[in-house]
Amino acid sequence: MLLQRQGYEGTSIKRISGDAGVTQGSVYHFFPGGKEQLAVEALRYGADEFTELLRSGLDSAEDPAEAVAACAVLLADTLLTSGWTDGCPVAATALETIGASPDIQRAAEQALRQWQDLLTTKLTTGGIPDEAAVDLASTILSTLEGAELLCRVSASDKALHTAAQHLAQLVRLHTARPD
Amino acid sequence: MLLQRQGYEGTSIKRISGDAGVTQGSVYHFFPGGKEQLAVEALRYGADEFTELLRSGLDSAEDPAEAVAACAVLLADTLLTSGWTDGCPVAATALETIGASPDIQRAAEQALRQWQDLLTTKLTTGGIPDEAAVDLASTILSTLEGAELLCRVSASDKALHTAAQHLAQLVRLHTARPD
DNA sequence: CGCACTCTAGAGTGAACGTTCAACCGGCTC
DNA sequence: GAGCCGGTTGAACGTTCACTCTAGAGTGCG
Repeated sequence: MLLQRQGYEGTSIKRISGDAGVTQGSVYHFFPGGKEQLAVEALRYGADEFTELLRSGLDSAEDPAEAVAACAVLLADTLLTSGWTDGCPVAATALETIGASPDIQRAAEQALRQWQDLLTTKLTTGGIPDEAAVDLASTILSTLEGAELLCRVSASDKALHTAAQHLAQLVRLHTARPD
Repeated sequence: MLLQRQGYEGTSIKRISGDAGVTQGSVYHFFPGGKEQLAVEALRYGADEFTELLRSGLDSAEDPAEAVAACAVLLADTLLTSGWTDGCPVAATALETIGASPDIQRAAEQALRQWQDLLTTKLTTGGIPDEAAVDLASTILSTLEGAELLCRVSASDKALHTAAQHLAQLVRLHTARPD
């Protein structure tokens, strides 16, 4: 998926079609809404893919703290092995289309909520009260997204591994004594 | 600064020059390196500006935990009052030029390190051991960047306020009993 | 075979892109 | 006044953009 690597504006239809092995005409046949519709559907697809990555991370441990840390490590590995290209499929496209394309922004918002909900349920089943779990899931997602940015910019997986430890500490803090 | 709002690819030289009240020719007189050089210098300028924002947040409290939370709240306020446009001046441009422009990536990396160093010194003067402070600063920066993304996409300052509380908890955890 | 339909092909559209350039301006020194 | 020079101007260049359009290949049905 080119959009997560180069963003929306930096990715041309010609390049997408060439990469997919089809002509531009075919692209417009399947996406009559043009580039914007293509981006929305690509975002949705990428969101589901990233959901699976998160799910496999969360399922790797019973303890929520360990599970969250596993997610961060899994993301770090995915980034590293892909040469710092395959990360969050939403961030780049979302950041540059905010305020310009409501459809894309809405798709990005749904993707983020989807991931937050996934984290929230893991936390609640781990014994964290509902409200605290929702907030915690928000911060976990924030940290993962931000740490990915740091990793990609510096071409190092350090930020994500550090984040993994700190997130585990934070979650453990809320499982021990919820406030 | 348009680059932080629309990213690198989405911002044209014509728009930049028009916004600055000069012609395109003048832009190329001052930035003979073209758009790439302009982006690099804009990133540097924006980085210093964001450093000042962080500094004012950090200076607002003696306690590192409170200071970090203040940064998040300050960022939230800045975003809100600017209509979700004026946030991190690096994220959008960095994300889409990774792997495409080494100069821009290097400038982005320096900006992030600049901010991390600022956070680190605040933490160490607050009594946190050097190594732990560096790691903690990394995660704090990650969380701030990610929470900003969430806020901008959802047009709500919730994620940053939530992050403020959690970051304060995390910092307090390390001031109380460093491991 | 003809017909209807889905999908592909790729040239063509006007607009916008980053960039270049010859001409020009106002203020400076001789 | 003559010559120069940092800075400005706006048109022009070639390229690429998102998108459209017409022609036709492939398939299933009668």
